[in-house]
Amino acid sequence: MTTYPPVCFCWVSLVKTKFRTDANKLVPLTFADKSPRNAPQQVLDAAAICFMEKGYAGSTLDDVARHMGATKGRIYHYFNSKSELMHAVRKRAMDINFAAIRDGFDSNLPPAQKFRLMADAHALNMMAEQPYQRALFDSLHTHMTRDKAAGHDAIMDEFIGDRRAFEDMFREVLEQGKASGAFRFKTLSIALHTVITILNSSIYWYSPRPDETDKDRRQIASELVDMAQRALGATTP
Amino acid sequence: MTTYPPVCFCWVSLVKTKFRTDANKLVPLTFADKSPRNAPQQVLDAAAICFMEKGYAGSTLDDVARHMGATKGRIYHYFNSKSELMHAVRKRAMDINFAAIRDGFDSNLPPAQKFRLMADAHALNMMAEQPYQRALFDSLHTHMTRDKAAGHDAIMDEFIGDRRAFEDMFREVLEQGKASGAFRFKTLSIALHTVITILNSSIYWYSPRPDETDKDRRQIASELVDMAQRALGATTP
Amino acid sequence: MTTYPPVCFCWVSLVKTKFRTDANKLVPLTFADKSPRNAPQQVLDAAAICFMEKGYAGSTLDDVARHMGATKGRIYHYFNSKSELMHAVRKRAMDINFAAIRDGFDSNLPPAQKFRLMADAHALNMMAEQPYQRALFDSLHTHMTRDKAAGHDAIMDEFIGDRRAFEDMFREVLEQGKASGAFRFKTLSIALHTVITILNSSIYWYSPRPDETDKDRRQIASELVDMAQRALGATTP
Amino acid sequence: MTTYPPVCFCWVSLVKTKFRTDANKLVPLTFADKSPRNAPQQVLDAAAICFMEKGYAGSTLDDVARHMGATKGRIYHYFNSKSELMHAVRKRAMDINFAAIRDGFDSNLPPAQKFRLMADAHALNMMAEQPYQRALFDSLHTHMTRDKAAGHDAIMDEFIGDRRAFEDMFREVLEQGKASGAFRFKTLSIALHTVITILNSSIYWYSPRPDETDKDRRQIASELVDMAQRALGATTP
DNA sequence: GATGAATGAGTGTTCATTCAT
DNA sequence: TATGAATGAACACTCATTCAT
Repeated sequence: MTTYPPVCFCWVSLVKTKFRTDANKLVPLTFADKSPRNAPQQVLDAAAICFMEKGYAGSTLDDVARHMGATKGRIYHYFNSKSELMHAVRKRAMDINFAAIRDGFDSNLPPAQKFRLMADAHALNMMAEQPYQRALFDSLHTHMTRDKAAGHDAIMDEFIGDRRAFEDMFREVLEQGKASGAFRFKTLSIALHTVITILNSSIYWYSPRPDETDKDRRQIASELVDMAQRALGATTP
Repeated sequence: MTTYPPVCFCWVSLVKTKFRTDANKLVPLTFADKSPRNAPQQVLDAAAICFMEKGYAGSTLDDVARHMGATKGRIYHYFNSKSELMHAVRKRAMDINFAAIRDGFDSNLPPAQKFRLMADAHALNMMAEQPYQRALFDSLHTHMTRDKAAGHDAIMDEFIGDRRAFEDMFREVLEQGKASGAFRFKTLSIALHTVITILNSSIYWYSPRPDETDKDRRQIASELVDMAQRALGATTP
Repeated sequence: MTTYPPVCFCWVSLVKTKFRTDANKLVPLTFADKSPRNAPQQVLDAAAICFMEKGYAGSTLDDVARHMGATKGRIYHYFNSKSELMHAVRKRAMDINFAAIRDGFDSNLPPAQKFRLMADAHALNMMAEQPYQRALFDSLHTHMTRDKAAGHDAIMDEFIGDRRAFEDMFREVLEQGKASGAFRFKTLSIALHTVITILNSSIYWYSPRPDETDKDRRQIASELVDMAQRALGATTP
Repeated sequence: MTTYPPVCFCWVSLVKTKFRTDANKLVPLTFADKSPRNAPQQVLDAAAICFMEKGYAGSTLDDVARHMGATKGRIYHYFNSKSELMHAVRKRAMDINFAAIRDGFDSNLPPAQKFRLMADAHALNMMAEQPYQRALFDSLHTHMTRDKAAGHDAIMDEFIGDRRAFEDMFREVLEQGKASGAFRFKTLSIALHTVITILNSSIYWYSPRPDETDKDRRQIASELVDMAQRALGATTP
């Protein structure tokens, strides 16, 4: 029998992670590479965590700065505004997402196996980069209306285009799988979103633990992929 | 062949609903029952829509008031604070959720059929009450730290307990189904969250259309429930 | 013999007026009409004085608020931003300026007398509305580059157009005067600006005194107009 | 007939000079003498231009640095603070002003001719050193209250004394001219300020042109001096 | 001599909340 | 009941200044 310690029983329960901001006493993030060259990365990491925890609107730049053990000035030295910081977080999340499924997508395997590779990589990625993914997801579903900076819409459009491109990689595999008889779902768009939703789901309940191993994560990912495949009506599980 | 117009191709794309706030010119919500008795309900509806669109922290009480074609005074007449308003929205969403699956849960059907009834009702409910459900979901995953009102934690705890109770209704059915051989999933908690996630998923991509019928929604729900059942490894689809 | 007490001997000396902001202890402006209807006017008056004293960039909205014995909120209740407040001050100054010379300009007198009427009214106006005129003048010669609000340039263009229209009223009289032989200046544009400069000059050295009478101001104005007329080479002084 | 291209028709219009800061793309000042010995002078020149364009409070040290094609470090290498930089600009402007009228004042000519010499030199000086003069003028009429550096008031007092001394040189000539019958003005202080205002006026509307010659400037100056003399009621023009 | 990084005090702006009417 | 005015705390953002290199 397998146990899954890292699963917290929540669709609901507030996620309590080691990242949690406790307004006053806080252990700043620590980085192996503290060189200035790495500074913008540190800012992004801190921002991603804050945005995950409180959302974009609910996060203060002071919160982010406190996460770094620094002051707002450091943030503004690298990013011109809060929204630009958000864009950078979003961009990095997207880049990571593409990179994760690239290899699987480029493989010459039949649709079912190709899907498994991509889905597994994506599911693992969601856990490995939870803060960035939460921030990304949040920003996708929220209008940030106060953001009137010139070019904001253009940036969002480009970003939505990227998103679409990402989905299309899965869409293509699903179509091929249906054509080859490997999958038996009904409506493509619904199946697509359902599958991605399953693979994404851990960002809302996964919580890393001190004693956790890579194997634990792999097992969770594997189980999610199993369910996704079954949901698609995969003929050979 | 069936077509599903209301599905928008997004995990990603910003949801464009008829509710969208357009900062300046805005068609206030209209209610059949404009009696004072109904007033608090109007406030809740407007709040739910705003919270859905911009999140709790991103919404202004002026936004909410504007949605009603009124000013903040009306809100404060019925709710003592912004967070109390959020609590009320949350509570209503929870009440609706319980009511929706009640009948299915109380039926004496075998687990698979019982699940189908509950799941279908829940999936339809997500579409019917999208603003409330989005607001609920959002508040579940976001710390609202600035909310220092006394008793806030107690309220949240009670609310989290409710949430757990809701999940437990599905959990029970899943356990019974596994015991009876109707379902063949691996880890209960993961299967539970995955299934709920599937049923919830439409809140992020569903967008009602002018010419949409109830039948359209029922078909979407049905397809989602199909996938959920398959994901559970249902033996008799 | 006439004495001119209100004249302070400065091109240079910092103007010390009863308006001076003394950061901490300050007598707020008092208004005969304290009705809310008059509130925006009070804000404008306070702003004009602050802008006169410290310039636009050097004035804090807290300064302005302190002048009113209020807080920034009051300002933002009536004006959306600091720059919009400045625009309002500017507009009011311009309106006053036009109103002041209107009657003289519309009269059917010969150029020299018409000029005298207009110039006298303008010179008196400069003293009566010193804060507004200083704020106006300052804003004319300073780029407020940080002001990126949409439409800023359009507003400034309109305003510059108004300014031009104001000058043109004097320009017309000067041209007519030259044609009729009443004036004997050389270059129109230089004469025009010189004359307006003379009439404006008091905004930088005039300082009202407690015991001052209208007659005092009229004498100053009269003397300035005399010099302006002579500068124009008026044939009949 | 003479034309005066460099005159722009403004009491009002925003001055558009070759100096204008265009936030991003900017041609830094160029100096014939780029030796370190000349460095402080470059800083002063850049500062004068910025202060002219945006005022002291509205100018950033980054603006000044950008004008030099350098960073703030260079400024701080030569000046201890922003206000010290302003003082230096002011001082240089004053020194130039004294130097300009010195010869005329020391001459042994009768009052009218002596005035003409001084006035002409001053008027030319205003055009030649427009940025310094604008910065000076601005600082004379603006309280820079945030400037709490110790000794600030002492410095300003000394500076105001200098200003007074400068005015007194003209005052003396005017008095002598009135006594001798060469001038026929009414009140000394008003005449004095009016005349200086006339001579200064070009700093707000003069704008150098590429094809401009020294002769052009001399004509403008001459015309201004003519008007000043007539304003004084000079008996022999 | 000069730079880039970082800071902290301040400044414009927002917004939940109160209150007189 | 509902509104408009007003407040104050908090927040995004700026900028003079310092400092290690």
